Amino acid sequence: MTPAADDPIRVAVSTAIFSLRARESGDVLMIPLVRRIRDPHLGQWALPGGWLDAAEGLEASAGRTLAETTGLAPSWLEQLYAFGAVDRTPSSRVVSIVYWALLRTDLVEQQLRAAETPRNVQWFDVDDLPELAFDHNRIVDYAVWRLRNKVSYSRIAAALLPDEFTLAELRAVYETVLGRRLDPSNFRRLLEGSEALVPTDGVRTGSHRPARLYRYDRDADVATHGPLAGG
Amino acid sequence: MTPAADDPIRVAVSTAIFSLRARESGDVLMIPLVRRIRDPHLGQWALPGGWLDAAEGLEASAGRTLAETTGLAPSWLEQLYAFGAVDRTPSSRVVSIVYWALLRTDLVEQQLRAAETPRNVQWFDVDDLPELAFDHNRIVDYAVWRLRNKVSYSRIAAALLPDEFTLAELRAVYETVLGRRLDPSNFRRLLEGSEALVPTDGVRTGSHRPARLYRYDRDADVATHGPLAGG
DNA sequence: TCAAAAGTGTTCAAGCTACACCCATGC
DNA sequence: GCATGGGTGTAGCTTGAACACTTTTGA
Repeated sequence: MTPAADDPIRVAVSTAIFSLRARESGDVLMIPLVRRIRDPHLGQWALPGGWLDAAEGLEASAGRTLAETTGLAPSWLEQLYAFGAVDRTPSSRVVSIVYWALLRTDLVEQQLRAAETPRNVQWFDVDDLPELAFDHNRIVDYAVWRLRNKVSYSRIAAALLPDEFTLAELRAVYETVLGRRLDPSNFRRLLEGSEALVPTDGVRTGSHRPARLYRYDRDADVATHGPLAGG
Repeated sequence: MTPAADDPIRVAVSTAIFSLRARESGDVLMIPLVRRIRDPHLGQWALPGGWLDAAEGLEASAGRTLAETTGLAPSWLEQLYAFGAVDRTPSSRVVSIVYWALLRTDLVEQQLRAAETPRNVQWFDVDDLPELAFDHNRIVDYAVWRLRNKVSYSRIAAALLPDEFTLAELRAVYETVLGRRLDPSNFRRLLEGSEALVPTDGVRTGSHRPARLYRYDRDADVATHGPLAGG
């Protein structure tokens, strides 16, 4: 963190990665944070991230640093914002390119087991965060806002589920992310009119009437980014 | 542009600044570009910008580099995206934090005169751009997309006009930016229901019936950025 | 057969679009 | 007065919220 005189600005890449995790109160929108093991803000929780490598792209860097610090691999990754206020880090100028990401619920536990999660990673309810290092509270707030926003006008929510899902499962994701109940019938009609949502042959059999499984047509674009594709 | 070995990543800040300028065919959405005076891409047109200074914020840097290269001061400024692909610049790693901006139509000529515009600045129709340096064509495309997008859901368009304007003037801005005609009556009703738009005492007297002047309440937020205020 | 979730139909209100029409001013 | 842009009224369509209702399964 001590800058060389001829290297005054450093570029970091961090990622706010969301997933849904089961709690007593039902599914909760959560985010993994990493405990800082050096100054500044030693011991505080911070977004996973690291320094940008000169030979890697921004998105690749987000994926790498996320994997190195948490062992997680996102099912959706998108740039959030570049934070570069002069005073956001003490005694060193850091510009942080921040990404936000989604991780399929069915892969969370699996990846956590596989990577035997570092002891200094912990998941937090996004609505109940501690005081984070640097300006990371503000960053997470913004990421949550963007997620909630995008869920309401795109089909990004499906990135939190496996390829095939029932409408009730998808609706549960919407409800958890948006924090409000949705009418099942209206939800169904809204999505069924979306072309890209295609019914499969399978059904999810459970405690009651089986529910049809759906998947999204991969070709139709998930959530347009305008004329942008990669970073 | 030749990097020192111990300074592998450099941070640049560029700005795509839009204004409306009168042409034979009516007002046109235009953008100023700067002719490069050094390699790489010597002689090609590029977005105004420069290197981030270690002691200035990102937004401040956008304003400064814009002023230094073009003599213009934006009436609206907002971050667009961070571009950082490894191959976007030859033999040097540059991460560009790109801003997009609006300049009030009544200030364009005024600022151009005051600053006696550098000879290597030229305005281009955004729908008729030459081949630009680096990945700047892609960047401008994205900026135009964001502008058009934001115009349709926010009141950002007013940033292209003076504080007071008639509804017809504002509608003309919308029509130029969006590239399609809007119904005057519906446009009026849509905006009059917006609370933040307040009629003034003045009228614009011209060739026919005088039109009421309006202004936007500065307190009501122009175009919400979520929980974000500055960079 | 009953509870519960899947899935369908219907109504109502709000918002948007299209367009007919009146108003005020300069010439 | 009359052409022109300023400004109002209104009917029809679309969208979406609310909610009653039918269907299909497990127990």
